[in-house]
Amino acid sequence: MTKQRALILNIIRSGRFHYTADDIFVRAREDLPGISRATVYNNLHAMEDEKLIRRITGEGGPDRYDSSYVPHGHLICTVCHEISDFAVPHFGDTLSEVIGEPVESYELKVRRVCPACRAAGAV
Amino acid sequence: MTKQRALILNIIRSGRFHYTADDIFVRAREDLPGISRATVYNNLHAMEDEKLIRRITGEGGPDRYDSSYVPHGHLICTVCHEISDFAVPHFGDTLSEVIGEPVESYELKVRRVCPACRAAGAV
DNA sequence: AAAAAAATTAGAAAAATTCTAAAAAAGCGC
DNA sequence: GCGCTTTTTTAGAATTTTTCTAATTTTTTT
Repeated sequence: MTKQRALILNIIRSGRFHYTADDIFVRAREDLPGISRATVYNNLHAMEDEKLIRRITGEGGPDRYDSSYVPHGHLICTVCHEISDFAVPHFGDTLSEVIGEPVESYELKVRRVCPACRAAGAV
Repeated sequence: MTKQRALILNIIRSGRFHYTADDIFVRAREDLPGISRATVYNNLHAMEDEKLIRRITGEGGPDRYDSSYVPHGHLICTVCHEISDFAVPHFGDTLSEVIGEPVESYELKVRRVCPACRAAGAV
């Protein structure tokens, strides 16, 4: 594990948010000023392949990364666009049954207005 | 409804596939050689807002468009990347119950190896 | 038919990601 | 630790996808 990869993984795991590759690049440069964008992308892809992290394909925006590969759903606020997690236990098994084939992975994105935005009267 | 929009909608509805904006642009030029890329994007966005079509945010690749706004899941082959549909009746209601909030829409993408690729011995 | 509004066009621009070739770092057998 | 091989990183160009802009065309309204 190179120091670049360790740093990238640490950034993803330390925050409560789902960062974009650029967020991670900017943040990583604080610790390793010479780090290159390509390194960030290389490592994100490699760690995604190793199932260390999970990519969340955005809503028009750039992809974001999740510190957990454990399958779960993402709640996306249609007002402020914040992404949060929610658990869907055994959903993978249910899916395999429904489609009748082994499932490699799944992504479940649910759009709704988050409690904060609703409280703020956005809807 | 302009002739450009009618053509774009027709392309999306006529095929069995989920096309990218560029696929649609190339195909539309066969009938309307002067059509512009911007027109394709404008109309796709407008029709998405009107809930005439649905955008499928890709797997690294460009967005694709679905002729139906009715909620359903997408099966994505991890080998050939083809996208097909599958029904998940009442899933929206189930989701609302699980998260305890009204759901605007959802997107469920399931990755697995499609029957054709599996038969071809890709796995 | 004239005026106003909306949609389209061409191409520039922006945003996100990938590619490339050279340099640096890491791992390995001794 | 030393040389050799492999892997990773770097910098920046290139590519891909999407958005923006200003001028023109088309459509709608009056």
